[in-house]
Amino acid sequence: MADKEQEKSQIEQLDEETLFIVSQTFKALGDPTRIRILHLLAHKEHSVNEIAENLSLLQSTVSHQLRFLKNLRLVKYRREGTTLYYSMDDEHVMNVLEQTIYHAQHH
Amino acid sequence: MADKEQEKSQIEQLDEETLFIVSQTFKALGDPTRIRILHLLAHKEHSVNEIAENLSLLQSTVSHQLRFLKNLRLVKYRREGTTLYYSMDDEHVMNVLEQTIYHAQHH
DNA sequence: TCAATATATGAGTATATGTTCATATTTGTG
DNA sequence: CACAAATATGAACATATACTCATATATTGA
Repeated sequence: MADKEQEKSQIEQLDEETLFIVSQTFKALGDPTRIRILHLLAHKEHSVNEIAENLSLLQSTVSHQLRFLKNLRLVKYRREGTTLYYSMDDEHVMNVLEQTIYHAQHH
Repeated sequence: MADKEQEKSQIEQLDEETLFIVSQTFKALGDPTRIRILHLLAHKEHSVNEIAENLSLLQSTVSHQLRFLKNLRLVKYRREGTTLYYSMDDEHVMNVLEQTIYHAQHH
């Protein structure tokens, strides 16, 4: 049937937008530095300097990666004086990440 | 306490191997071509040529990407004459992918 | 307003990645 | 064994990515 054909093609064929969103999301999780940052933020918020010190990264590196993650709305921040506290902003993605970390650690 | 410190650091700090596995896995899912291939294989096995035709890709491109996915054990194949039928080989990763596609499509 | 602190940004560089083209390899068949 | 069909492979190229350095911006307090 025509309906069945159409339904099937909607399931199998991915539209450009979906493809873009999904690939961008996984690209964000595909870099060790960003994984470490997100994993750190999984527990609680941290300032940029805290993240840099905790992970032994340059402040600039952290800031660049946070901008990347912020553009994808995976993190957000709140200001306190000159300090910006970053925290996670996408529960689904964080679940996927933590789930995959767990999976990798348990062989 | 020392135990608590150690426990905490084990949770927060990711060892090199875990970091490598997780980032490799997400890198695999971070490319539109590989997403399309895996999504096609989510339903049923396909030969290399079938994949190429179905997705309008060069045979060489598909073959290169399948090698990539095979190295990470995300796909496997069975032979039938000169034809190789590829199928998925990692349920966890396929779940993560399909789940994220669904999430992206439902805005 | 000046100095100090925290963070952001842009340019430059080195490396990684994905695709294409040409060709090699493998398997089955007459 | 020669040929065809299916797939794999390597080199070359263009682009994307991540990091570093230097510097800019923003906020606070004296």
